[in-house]
Amino acid sequence: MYLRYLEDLDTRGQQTASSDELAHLCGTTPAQVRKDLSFFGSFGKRGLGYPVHELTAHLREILGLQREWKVIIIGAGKIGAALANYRGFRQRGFKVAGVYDNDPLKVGQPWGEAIVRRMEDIEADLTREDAPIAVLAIPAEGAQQVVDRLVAAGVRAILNFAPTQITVPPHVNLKSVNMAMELEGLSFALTNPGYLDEGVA
Amino acid sequence: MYLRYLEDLDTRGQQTASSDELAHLCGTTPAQVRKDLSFFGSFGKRGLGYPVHELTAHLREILGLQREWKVIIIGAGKIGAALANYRGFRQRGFKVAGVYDNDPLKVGQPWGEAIVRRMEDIEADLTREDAPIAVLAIPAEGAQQVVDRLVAAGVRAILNFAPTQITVPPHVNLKSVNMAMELEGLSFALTNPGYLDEGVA
DNA sequence: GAATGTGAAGGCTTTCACAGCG
DNA sequence: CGCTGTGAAAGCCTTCACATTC
Repeated sequence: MYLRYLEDLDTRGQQTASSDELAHLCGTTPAQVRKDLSFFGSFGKRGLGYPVHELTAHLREILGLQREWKVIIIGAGKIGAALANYRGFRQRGFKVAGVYDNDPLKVGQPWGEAIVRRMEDIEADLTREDAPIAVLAIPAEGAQQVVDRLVAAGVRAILNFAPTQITVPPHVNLKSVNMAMELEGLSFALTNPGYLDEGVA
Repeated sequence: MYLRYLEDLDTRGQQTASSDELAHLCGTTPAQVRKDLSFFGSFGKRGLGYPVHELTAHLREILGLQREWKVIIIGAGKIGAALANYRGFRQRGFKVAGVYDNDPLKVGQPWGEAIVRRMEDIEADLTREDAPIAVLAIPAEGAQQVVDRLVAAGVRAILNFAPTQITVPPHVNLKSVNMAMELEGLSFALTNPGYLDEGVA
């Protein structure tokens, strides 16, 4: 999050930014900003603030964004397309190395710069050119099964959009995004005003 | 999350579920399950577990899912389409009441059961038929401006997919999902093994 | 004077452990 | 006997406040 706003400031040519300024941009508190950044080092100058350009570079390195990450997308549907369309995706070094689908109608079709491939090809493709990150954009049914295959094939990180609980071994990183659950959270907040903090977020 | 798995169990005809079982399904701990549920009441029976069907109904009520929620989607792109396509979306009582876009090429085109409308129509449409939930699926530029208009028009909850920080007044509920940031989190985890817990999630 | 870096305090969440009930 | 509900303990994260540095 800090990186996003620091990049903006850097583009605009701003030299330094205080924890106060960053906090306002990110919707946090100055103390939080300082604690967060201090976890990785002492980047600021007392009396001045943080050097924007330098800190940007530091954060990019910490996040591992200097290199290019190859990403395979499982499920040639709308979610995968949304990700691939998103400028920031490629801009930040994520490159779609392949798209896979079970639907024979979709297999072979062009999809951005790639061509949709058969689900069965995953294993073979991954031995040839390994893609450590996979985006799972398929229905809940069978998602775990696909994940098991991905893990066996050497995938080390998975971004899951399937609305179901996924289990992976300890060496694999998993993040899940569940859009329906987000909406249900809003339904709850609207139904029970006062239970939750409202406001800036 | 509990609701999702309880519904599954209910469909399969299971009568009761222990906190142990729910914890395994959801990837939590039994104590967590009990604390969470106890916040809303005493739904379980000691020695037996929780009555699946009854608890399902309770949770639906707590979440405010008995009624139908009208949702407007801002931005007739891939993300909105992915949401509208998703079965669970409608199944859980969320109904797309309108889709809006700035692009003249998209305005007037059919979009699911709706027709894409002009962004300028939002205010007029909302006075006629108010939609308390809005999904923001547009680029970061101008997102805050659109949000301000939505809020002024009476929208009370916003699900934001624009990759930028949004501010709303205290009476409006906001949730943000940032796909690029999720991937960057995976990049971090792959780059710095050991900083984060890995494994089941 | 201005703003960071950081121990200490405070607050929140999770886990423990067990009494109590079916 | 099995499993919930829940105070108490432990752990984690945020906020405070101030010495420190530029």
